[in-house]
Amino acid sequence: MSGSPLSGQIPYRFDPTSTAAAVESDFGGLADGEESGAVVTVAGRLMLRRDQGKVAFGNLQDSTGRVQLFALQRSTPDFEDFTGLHLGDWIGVTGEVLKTRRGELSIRVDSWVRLAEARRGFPDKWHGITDVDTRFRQRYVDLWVTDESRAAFVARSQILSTTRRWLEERKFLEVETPVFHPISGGAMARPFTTHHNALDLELYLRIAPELYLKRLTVGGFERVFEIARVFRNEGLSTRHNPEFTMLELYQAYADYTDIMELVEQLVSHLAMEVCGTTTLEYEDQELDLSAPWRRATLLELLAEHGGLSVDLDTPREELVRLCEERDIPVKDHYGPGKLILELYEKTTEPKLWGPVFVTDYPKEVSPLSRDHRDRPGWVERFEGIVAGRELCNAFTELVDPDEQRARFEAQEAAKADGDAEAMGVDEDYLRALEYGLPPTGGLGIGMDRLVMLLTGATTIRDVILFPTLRPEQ
RNA sequence: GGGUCGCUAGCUCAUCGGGUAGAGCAGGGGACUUUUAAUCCCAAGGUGCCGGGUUCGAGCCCCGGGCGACCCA
Repeated sequence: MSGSPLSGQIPYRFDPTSTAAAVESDFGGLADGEESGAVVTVAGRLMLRRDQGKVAFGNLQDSTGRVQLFALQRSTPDFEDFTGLHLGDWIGVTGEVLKTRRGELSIRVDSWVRLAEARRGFPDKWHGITDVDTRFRQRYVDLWVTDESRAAFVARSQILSTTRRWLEERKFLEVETPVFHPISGGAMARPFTTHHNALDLELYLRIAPELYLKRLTVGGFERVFEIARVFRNEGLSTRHNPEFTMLELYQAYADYTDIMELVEQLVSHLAMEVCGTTTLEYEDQELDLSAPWRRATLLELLAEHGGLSVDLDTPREELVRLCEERDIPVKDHYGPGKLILELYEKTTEPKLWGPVFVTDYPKEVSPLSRDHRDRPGWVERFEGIVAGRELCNAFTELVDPDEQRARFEAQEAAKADGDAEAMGVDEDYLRALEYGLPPTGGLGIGMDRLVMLLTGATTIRDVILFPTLRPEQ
């Protein structure tokens, strides 16, 4: 590292021996003014500098944190070039670790090299970026300037890897299924469409991996999961991004009560790993994620929070009247199940904080769930509501091919009635069921919302590195 | 889709009863041997989101559009 670092070539490689965090943990105990005798090499961005004539201080930031640099004219090579560095420049520094008289742990700059030039100025060193739109568009700047932003993405990575490990320990196999679907299915959502030229084929981007994963259960993979990027052609909001990440898993021989246990254990485990506790604060409200979570049926909750005692045998005119009183738009093809779900979503769901498993949904609105073992007209399905948001959706899977065909046909009819979110008939999936799907429990968790929960983020854009935005200009 | 607010220097923000824009930081020059958003001095930096209108004169008032934030449906 000789010559003039500013005019010299940028090196092709560099070998740091330590990091800001390691320096702090290894040498934090030095006394004020004490020199450690130990030499380290670190690399990162120069984020602050305080020139002081014949000495200069700088703050170097790397992926682990910040450490102060201490340069002296008499011992730092190319001292004038060092004080000419721009804020944001990447540099590599080698020197002895010491603590200044004022007690700041520092690396004395005994040699240094510039690793990259920041031609564009960094945002105000005190205020950072305040325009959230700029934060999303220039995430590469945001990650340096906004500590919470970097922390959220580190947490996201930790949540995904911990989830994988936890599932693998329970003998789940991670698989990858197609993103291109010839038939859109597995959820109720409007898909994106695309076209394959060689096959001259219209394809849909998946809205859920569900139907492929259950084919694998038919194929003998008894426990499978996929962390799937899915695509839904819907609006943007603080809780919605057109592409997002869903964990889906299927467990043979299990029913939805097994899945409830799995969810409460997985989520409380993740909270312990990421937050160190299962008692969180979210939006100034307390949230206790420790298992077990409350379980209550949709109808019980509708009575409790909505003050409505209705059921599938309530006369349709009565349900329609209750909807209209609450400004819920009613369509002609809505049956009692759909009307009850609408009433629940309008009157009850907003009042739930959770965690709570809302169990047993109307068959009419659940085309892939198995009939409830005791309650005709209902299915064995639940949603997990946590911090007032729908976190997951799960059911005892429908295994009967004839019943599945009837449900698909009802969906097809709804689609013909103008329901753009309805599914189509998937003949190959029916064929798979005809080969035999064992009793199976399935689950989908919105991983972005889970990350929001565990990082305290209030908008999904804070947990997606490059959220969908309108193009600039 | 509706409402409210915002858009001024690279970044963060000012200004005014309509009279042609100002500061901090960054960037440039200089001073300073232990700073912590270091400090001090000097110089430079602007198509005030875009397009119309009113006016002798518009960043400011009016109309239309764009982009964003928040709230509501």
